[in-house]
Amino acid sequence: MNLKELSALLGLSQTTVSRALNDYPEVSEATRRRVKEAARANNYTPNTRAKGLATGRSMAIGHVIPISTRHEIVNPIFADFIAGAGEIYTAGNYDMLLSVVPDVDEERTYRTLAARGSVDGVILHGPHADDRRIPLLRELGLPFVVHGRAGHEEDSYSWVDVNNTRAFRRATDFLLDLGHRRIALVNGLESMDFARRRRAGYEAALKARGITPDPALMRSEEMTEDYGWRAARDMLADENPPTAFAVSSMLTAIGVRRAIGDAGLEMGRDVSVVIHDDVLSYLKNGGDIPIFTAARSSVHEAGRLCAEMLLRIIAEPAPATPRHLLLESELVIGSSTGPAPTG
Amino acid sequence: MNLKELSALLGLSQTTVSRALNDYPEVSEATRRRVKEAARANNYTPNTRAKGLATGRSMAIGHVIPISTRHEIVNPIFADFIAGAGEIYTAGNYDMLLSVVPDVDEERTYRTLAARGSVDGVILHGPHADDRRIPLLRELGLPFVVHGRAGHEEDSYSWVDVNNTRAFRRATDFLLDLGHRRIALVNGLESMDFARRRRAGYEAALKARGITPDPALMRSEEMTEDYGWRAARDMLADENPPTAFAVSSMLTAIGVRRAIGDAGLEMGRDVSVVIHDDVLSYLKNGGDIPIFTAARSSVHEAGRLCAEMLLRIIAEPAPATPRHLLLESELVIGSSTGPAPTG
DNA sequence: CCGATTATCCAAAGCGCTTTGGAAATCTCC
DNA sequence: GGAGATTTCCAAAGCGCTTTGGATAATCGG
Repeated sequence: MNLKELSALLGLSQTTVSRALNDYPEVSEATRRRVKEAARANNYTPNTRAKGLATGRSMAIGHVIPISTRHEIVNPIFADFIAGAGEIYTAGNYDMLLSVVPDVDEERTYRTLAARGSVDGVILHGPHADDRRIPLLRELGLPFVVHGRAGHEEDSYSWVDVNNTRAFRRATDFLLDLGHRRIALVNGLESMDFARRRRAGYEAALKARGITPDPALMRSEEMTEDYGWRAARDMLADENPPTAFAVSSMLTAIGVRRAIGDAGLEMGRDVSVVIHDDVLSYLKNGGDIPIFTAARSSVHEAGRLCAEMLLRIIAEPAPATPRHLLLESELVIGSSTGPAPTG
Repeated sequence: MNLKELSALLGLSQTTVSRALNDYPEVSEATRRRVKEAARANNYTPNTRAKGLATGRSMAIGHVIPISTRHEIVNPIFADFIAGAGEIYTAGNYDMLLSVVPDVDEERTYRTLAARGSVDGVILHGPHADDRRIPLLRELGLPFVVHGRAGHEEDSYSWVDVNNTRAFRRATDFLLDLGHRRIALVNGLESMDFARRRRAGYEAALKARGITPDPALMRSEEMTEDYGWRAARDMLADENPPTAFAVSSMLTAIGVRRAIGDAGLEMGRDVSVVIHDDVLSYLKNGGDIPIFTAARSSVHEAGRLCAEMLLRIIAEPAPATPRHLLLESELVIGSSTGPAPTG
């Protein structure tokens, strides 16, 4: 069923039917009701492509998911982020277009997306410290929101980010307050902006207590379980092992916990662990009592907020000033932390 | 830059330019080269919507991701599956359209997808034992491939599935060979087809050795870490605890391991664990030596295969006979299994 | 060198929708 | 009752592409 058929059926012109359906005022209430009723009855929905062609809008938002060619890893937070964003798109009658591309092809993907006009805007994932995609998107004139920030010129584009620096500052402070002095940082890839900020928070906390950060206690890698295990195993085997770990993701922390167990130690008693918890739906941080003491910030919620911000930007008539949203994480105390062992 | 502008620039008609770009034979090689060169130089890419409108195809594949309203969970295998499928779509010049919807709205979503003509086909995720979406899609005339199977009429639609029954039959046999007699099943939701098959394999193995499956040793839930922990904790606290667990996912098994540790036991010595491993990119089963003994089958690969099958079906002129692909998982021996403790 | 192929290109219609610029019908008010 | 305002509807153009049905130019056999 298309517009032509529907209007023939109703004995009205396509114009009137279209206007009735799109709530234009030039049509009487009686006609509008009759048209809408017929549309529902005949299961009529306007063809997306035709509508898009006529309006010049695609009613779709693009997400480009880069596959790291070196690591072949899909970021596990991705599913929950998408779920959050997807809710907003569905509510706003937008589609979500996903492109899974090797990270080296990303630039080309954005160019094609813009040239084809297949999306009205994009969400930028996983910004690097100085991300080339940001100037590219600006050049392409494609509205976008960054999930996270790049190091420079934060004011010149729109973003939604967690206060990573403060989160790790607080987490580290918490460990310091418990008497820990040798605190390890099991960080994400420090080519990523969020990881740099977390390290900055970690180092600031140490320095504020007169402790010089020890490079032997810092790791930076893609945040897998295996990485957490290796990092913790190696550091614990050291002659001067850490008594606490600040870990960038729950998954990595599960590996850290495994290494602690393998070393015959007990988490929360012999070794403390604080983590950043993205509140992934399939990886809840325990039930009533959290397993891990954590700086908690929902990535699902971040997805919603990014999507909302982007749709708002697209709806604006003129390209207005960039929007920013800095989310604060919440520190929850679990059973993975305790006073530093004495002696 | 659009077709009109490009052809004006070249002094050719739109027809010729279009034909040159789409490799029609009615245009000379010299002209074709000239046109393609100009297209590249001017960064011309045909508008998706216009092309779709003219050809009647959308060059997009839909994935409907249901959010369980009861559990609010996104299946963690999803990211890797999508990544696999996405590779194929990108290579075949298809887009991927994602709809994240509450499971109760799924039917409506498929109807709209079909009415709007926004996709040329869909992948059906997580089929239930008797899935209503399959007849719906057939009714809508939308080409589709099921990732998994529904209980009935397997021959009447196309699917890609793992041999779940055999996988759990073998895994359970492996435990039985090690002398285990009280083997627990920590299964996924048994409203899902895959979970039913896994249970069938598990029970068949037990029965073949004259063991009656004990309902007290069987659990069925959404496969989270927390669930694994609760299930194992409860069963281990029983007066007649299991000596081994067959677990439906790695994430759940991580919870099982946690419970084993909490109970003061050691995995692989006191309690054995076999799992189904989907080879998620961010959740590798250890390095050289697998942590868990596992029936392994890559969901990333399954994504690729589903996508390939669907594109092939779409490319077919007439709706041909359904295609099927039954993948066998590989049993890998890790350090989570050992002989049943005696006495 | 001429009619018949063949190679090369083009004008225009059409995909399903929105939207501009009226026209016809109804209403308003003196 | 009729000029003007208002309501209600419509024909047709246009969005950017593909494709049908020619037209024109180049090539060929005899």
